[in-house]
Amino acid sequence: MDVSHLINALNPAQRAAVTADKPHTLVLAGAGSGKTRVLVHRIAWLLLTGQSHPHQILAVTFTNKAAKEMQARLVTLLAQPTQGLWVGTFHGIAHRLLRMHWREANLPQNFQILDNDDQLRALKRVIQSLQLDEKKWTPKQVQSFVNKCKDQGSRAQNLQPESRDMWLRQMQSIYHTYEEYCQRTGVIDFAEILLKAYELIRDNQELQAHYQQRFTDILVDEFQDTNSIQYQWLCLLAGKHGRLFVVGDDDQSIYSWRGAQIENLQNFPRDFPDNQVVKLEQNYRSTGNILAVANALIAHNKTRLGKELWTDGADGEPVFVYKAYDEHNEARFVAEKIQAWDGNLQEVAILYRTSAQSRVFEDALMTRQLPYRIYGGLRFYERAEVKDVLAYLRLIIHHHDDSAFERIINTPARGIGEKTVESIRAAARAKGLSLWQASEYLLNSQGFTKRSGTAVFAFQQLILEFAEQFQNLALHAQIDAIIKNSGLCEVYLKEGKEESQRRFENLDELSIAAQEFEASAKDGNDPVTTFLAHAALEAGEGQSKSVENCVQLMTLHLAKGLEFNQVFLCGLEEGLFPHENSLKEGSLEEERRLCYVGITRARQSLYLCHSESRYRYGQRDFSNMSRFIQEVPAELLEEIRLRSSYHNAFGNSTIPACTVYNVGDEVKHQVFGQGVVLEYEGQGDYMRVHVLFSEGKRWLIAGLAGLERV
DNA sequence: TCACTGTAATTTTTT
DNA sequence: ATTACAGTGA
Repeated sequence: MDVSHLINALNPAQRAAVTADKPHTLVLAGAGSGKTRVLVHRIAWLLLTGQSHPHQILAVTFTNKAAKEMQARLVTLLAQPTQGLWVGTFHGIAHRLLRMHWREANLPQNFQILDNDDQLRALKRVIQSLQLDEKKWTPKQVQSFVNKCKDQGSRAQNLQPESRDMWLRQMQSIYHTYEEYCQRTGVIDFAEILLKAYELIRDNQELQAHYQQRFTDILVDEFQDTNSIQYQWLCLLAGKHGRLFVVGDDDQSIYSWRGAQIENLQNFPRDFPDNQVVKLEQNYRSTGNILAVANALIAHNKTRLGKELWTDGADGEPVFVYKAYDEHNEARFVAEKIQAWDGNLQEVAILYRTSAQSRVFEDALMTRQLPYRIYGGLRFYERAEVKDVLAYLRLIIHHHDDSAFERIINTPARGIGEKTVESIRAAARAKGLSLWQASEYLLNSQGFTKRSGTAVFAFQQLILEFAEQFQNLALHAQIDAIIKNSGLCEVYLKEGKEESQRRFENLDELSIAAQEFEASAKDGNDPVTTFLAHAALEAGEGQSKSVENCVQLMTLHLAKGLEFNQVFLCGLEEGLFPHENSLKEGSLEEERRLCYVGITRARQSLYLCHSESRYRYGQRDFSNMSRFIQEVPAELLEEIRLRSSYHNAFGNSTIPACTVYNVGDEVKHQVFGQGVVLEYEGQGDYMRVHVLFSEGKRWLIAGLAGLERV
């Protein structure tokens, strides 16, 4: 078949990647170099040249968004639906395998997924059941331990602590008890999805042979983000004869803190001998000036495979650096630039290192009536009220789901206090029962006080009635019934707070989401289970209604994969970015990559902002310009200077700058009164002066804060 | 069960 | 400064 139309649209490097004929291909795809395009064209090429059938191809991504985009672009390119072709996230594909082969994976058919929050609660219970001190064995710490183990493929029984290593031995025992808890109550957490799917293929020879034979081509996006278990799972699925086509960028690896191993990419050529490496360095996104800055910065990293972006396009406007004197000034500068921006607001992004920085930008944009949207925060299916309703659904279909039981036994409050719940837990522990069974047992053996017995009985009746009533009810009708009859809705209506109103609306939205889910549901799987899995694996968007055409605010991590015409990279200060914690942990190179990611988001216009001071932890903090700005040759940057006099925080008086203050100088401040200079830093416009006033010491910025020499 | 109080921590986040 | 959370007392 003639595939020239497919190939001709590509540049030489892209073409080499798409038509690579070695069994294993590594595509080093720089930012904005057409990585998704290459993946999609590769699949199309495999199909159109007859090398593969759709059902022989597996394409894996990290996020649902990336998976959806790939799927959509594939359909467009092929001009037909892609039946039998598997495109999905690691978790999505692994979950699919586990649902198909639940028996072989030793899972109950209706197993449920624990999200991070559920997992944390479960671990907390486990720690308590082992009678451990929660201060010493904090659930958070245990959670990260367990997930790290699972990411590396270790079960509790595989750990081999030295006999003296009490810490590890204790962790092992918690991990082990948690494994039993999950097994007993039929739930799996996110890391477990991957681990179980890996073990399934590893230990079941029949399935292994089947899938190795089936998937002749495996394609992986964002390969630099794979962790150990994902890597092993890929190797296993590919087997001896499967072709691996992986795309990634070592310079954009920013998730090592959640287990990503950049080494997987760096070692690929060594691990898969018969391979081909293709570099995509031509950038179709940014101006020459922006790329020059990006290249100069990332060149400071030692451990990289090496790559330099270039463009056919124009140099564009210079990359600007703005020095603010505090975070409000930084925000004001950004907001004013955005006001003057001639274009769509959704093409403008404000990027920062920590979410706490967003507040000030919000204020500045709001006062100027510029619409904005902040990304991040709680997503729809993670909201407490939504999870409460889902927990009802879970408990109704599977009474032994202790996580769900704990969550709703007293939600809404029905007079079952901590003491009663603890007695149920104790009975469950003693008899090896689920909380549901333990409640029944205590009811039968008069184990409750009269009052709590009545309450627990009523709760069980409620769940049983739901179960009865739901036999032939559609999913959304079940959800409506839970909202109405569980008492959840009344509580919110009664409270009458603004918060409760929002929660109430979210429950309404849940019902609508369920209806939509049913309408688009495929195959004959149980809709309730499928919906619950959907809720866990695709937590949805943060905000229900997206405002049209608004400025985009997000952390640098969230910005990966996106692009904007105008980008403000803010808070470029030592200690904030690079973050002080990363300096301690020795992950400076990853911080630099994060900065590189931020820079390469910009198409036309890029501002690097930093502030001389900002409030951090309730204190005004002074810090130096980030080394990331200093690492870029000055000739690539253009500094935007403040006028030498301007309005200050205390009014509209114009203050002369460039006064020099010395230790011991008597000074006067328009608010704090008379004082003496204790020490100072810097010179000229931005001199920081530490002054002793009668009411205490204060750091001020000379010339800006209403300070005068007496 | 709720309200108050003291203490400690406070990067990044998908599935 | 802000917040979250455990502990205490009514």
